[in-house]
Amino acid sequence: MTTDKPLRADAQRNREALLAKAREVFDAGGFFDLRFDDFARLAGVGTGTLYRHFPTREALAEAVYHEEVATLCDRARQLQATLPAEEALATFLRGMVGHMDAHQGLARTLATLMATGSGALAEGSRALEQAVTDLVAAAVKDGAVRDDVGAGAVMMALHGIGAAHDRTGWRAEADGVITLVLDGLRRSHSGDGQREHEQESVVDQSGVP
Amino acid sequence: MTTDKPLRADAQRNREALLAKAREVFDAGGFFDLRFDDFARLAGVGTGTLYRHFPTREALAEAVYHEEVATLCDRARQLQATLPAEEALATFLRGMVGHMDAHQGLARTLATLMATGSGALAEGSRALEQAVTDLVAAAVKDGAVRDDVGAGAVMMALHGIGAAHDRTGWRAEADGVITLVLDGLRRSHSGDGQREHEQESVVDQSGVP
DNA sequence: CAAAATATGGAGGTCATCTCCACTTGTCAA
DNA sequence: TTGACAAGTGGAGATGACCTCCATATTTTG
Repeated sequence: MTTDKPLRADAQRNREALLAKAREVFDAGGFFDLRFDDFARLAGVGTGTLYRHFPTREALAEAVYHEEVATLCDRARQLQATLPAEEALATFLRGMVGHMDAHQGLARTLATLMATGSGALAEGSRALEQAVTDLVAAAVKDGAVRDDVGAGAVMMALHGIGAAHDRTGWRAEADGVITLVLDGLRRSHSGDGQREHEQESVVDQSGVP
Repeated sequence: MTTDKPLRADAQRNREALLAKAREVFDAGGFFDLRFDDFARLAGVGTGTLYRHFPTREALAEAVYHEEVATLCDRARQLQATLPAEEALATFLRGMVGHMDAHQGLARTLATLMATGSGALAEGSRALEQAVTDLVAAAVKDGAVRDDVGAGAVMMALHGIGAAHDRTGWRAEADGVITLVLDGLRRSHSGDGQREHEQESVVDQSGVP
């Protein structure tokens, strides 16, 4: 898997150029306003070459996303190794927001791709999710965090933060979400019986037909 | 504004047919896989007619979204009038999840449109956000909910829930997010000093260049 | 009922996407 | 080094979705 067939020298060079340009365009946020053909020109290769390396827009995005996620995962592991579990989780989540803030164009692009449901990003997402899952699991084992809400919920919240990145006051609101998640995760306050499974069997209680 | 010029009888009929079909296709989730021209056929009108009534895909979506949001807002007001503030908020949020669950195709479609940043949905979103803002404000006034995290954060979380609707175990995770948000919002536990503004000045603490 | 106003629909123009293949570049054995 | 085979290139052009335009049809009004 991830079969690494030795790439020819020029092919390697072109691929690199494509990726570099892609990262650039991503960060600028213009990924979807740009004709795909023009993108090839921009990177200094022919359309054919572009399409051979990355058959679709999504494939290209996936490639960029991969590095991004790898870096993030490294950071997660590093935090987990050097900090108490709860603090590691908190720091990681706060860091994610900071990172998105510093790379808004990229955040927006990725969010769009996710929502578009391309599914090509699923693999990369899984890696990121695994990292979050580990952080949460460690915090649960420490007894610092409740065990009745999974890491998936945290992922959803992060997803929401990324997807909404164009709101005015994004940064403050994003920090707010993290605060809510973190406080919400903290082991339950005075054990009052707010049961979150009470609506298990209700399908649509909204009154809308 | 929203100038309502009397529409000719057949025009009205066609418009209705278009909207009806749109709702149907939305719910089925196939809104983006369908050629826009074919959609006209499907609704039994010519392409020209479709484009006159709804100049773009987004315009059509906006129309459907509008009704949806109106219903939701009504419900919010109704809850606010009949329940204690905190309970009204909780019930509304839980209800949102139930509603999305019952209309997954629609939820997915809307999430996609939001992320696509069309902006056409901004108006409808604002209405929904206003409703949430009111619910939160009431709960804050009651002293049941913290005042240092705005309603925008709640919107982001909802956004994430909608956007991620294709995850396996969506329902459980969505309920989890709501639980976190609700517990996180609850007036602060023992006043321990977890300050959520501490990273105000940090731009990128993720260590990624 | 006739004329004026309003709406229809689908044929065809426009433009982004992607394919295909004649040609260039890199690799390797002798 | 050289020649020959493999691997890669790039851009012209086919494809097909989106949208416009206008001759025709329907509604409304005087």
